[in-house]
Amino acid sequence: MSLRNALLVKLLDGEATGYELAGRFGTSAANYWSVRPAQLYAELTRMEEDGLVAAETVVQSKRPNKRLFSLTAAGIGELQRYAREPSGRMSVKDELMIKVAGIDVSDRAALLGDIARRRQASVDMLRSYEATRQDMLDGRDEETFVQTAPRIGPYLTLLRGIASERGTIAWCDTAARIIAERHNRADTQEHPITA
Amino acid sequence: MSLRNALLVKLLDGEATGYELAGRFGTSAANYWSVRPAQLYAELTRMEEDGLVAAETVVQSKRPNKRLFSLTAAGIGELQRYAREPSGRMSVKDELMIKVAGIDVSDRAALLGDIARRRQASVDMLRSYEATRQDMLDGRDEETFVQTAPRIGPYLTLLRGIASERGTIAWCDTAARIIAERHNRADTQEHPITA
DNA sequence: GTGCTCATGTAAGGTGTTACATGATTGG
DNA sequence: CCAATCATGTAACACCTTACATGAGCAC
Repeated sequence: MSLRNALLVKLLDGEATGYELAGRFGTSAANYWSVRPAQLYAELTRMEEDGLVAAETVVQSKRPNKRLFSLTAAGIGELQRYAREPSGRMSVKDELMIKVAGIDVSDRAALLGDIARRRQASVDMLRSYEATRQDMLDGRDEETFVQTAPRIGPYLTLLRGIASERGTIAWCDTAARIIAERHNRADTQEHPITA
Repeated sequence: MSLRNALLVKLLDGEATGYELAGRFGTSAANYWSVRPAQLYAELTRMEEDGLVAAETVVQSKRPNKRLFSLTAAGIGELQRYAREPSGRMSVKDELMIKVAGIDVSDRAALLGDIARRRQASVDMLRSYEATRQDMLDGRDEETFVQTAPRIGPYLTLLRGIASERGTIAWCDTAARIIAERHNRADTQEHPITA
């Protein structure tokens, strides 16, 4: 039931519609959890039934009506209970790595393109994370922020995201370099595995 | 159908039983894919039906019989076809980050314990990855290895794993430091959010 | 004699994805 | 005029996890 708790945490940032929550996952939680809207609306309905969130329907004239969700005391209680359980391991699923692991039997050029796209996605994400960080710090240095801000949780996960995107960019560069190094040599000397 | 392809890639390392494949995922692919044995046996059976792998039953007297799986030409073809498709984004799911994002309403000490455990797990994994790297290099420097080894795919994904564990360890240290910094200050000045 | 490794699987349930369905407003 | 944004949901399917089931050998 991690999705539940991920939603509860996102609601600490303030009440939101399902649509807005989906957006919050896309921008600031993408480095540790992901959801599709379809799953999210279903889960929010169940959470309301269980009393973890309160939903208020806001009637709108120019747009479809929306449901604004907010945390209940029971919701915060559930989050606290969850936080006391030991965490499972991080789970990563990355198609690109499957393909790279098999590069010696596959199309090198296609994979280099894939790696370049991944790199660009990380550059964009990093830029966005760093802008968010500046917004949070709001001119203060980190020490001051850490000691005075109302919350540090989102800052800590943001640091994780920043480090992770930097790591991805560095890996993409290294991988592209190594693939090129081997390819140059391979013009004169062939490698056995070609299927 | 990424699991399929992850299994095909693992079979590039040589024929194996389902049990051995589960082990290969645990040790060297944990940083980009994960499987449970139950899922794996089911998928291997389907892959055999689809002709992507060949299964040979090995009768054993002292242990239950085993099924040794190996790649077929169709299996390698599928891997090559898959590698030409553009990759989806990496998906990460990390319970610890959900809890850390909510640290300002939760039990700080419990989370620090969780972070310490995560750090230790990464230290252990890093040690194991670095041993694997030395085995692969086998005394050669990286440049020589890259230009002469029969395969570089597993080396590239291993580098990713090493970078990722180092990143995790560094983040755990930073997070613990920041939490402590805030806590020391919090003895004299309280923060509003305690739910 | 306790627990780990090898070795395979089934059944049930939970989680996550894709496709479908609707439709006005806003910005370029 | 086309695309994106706001806003919600259902149905069907695919995928993954957990619990259960079995059982011998080997190391401490």
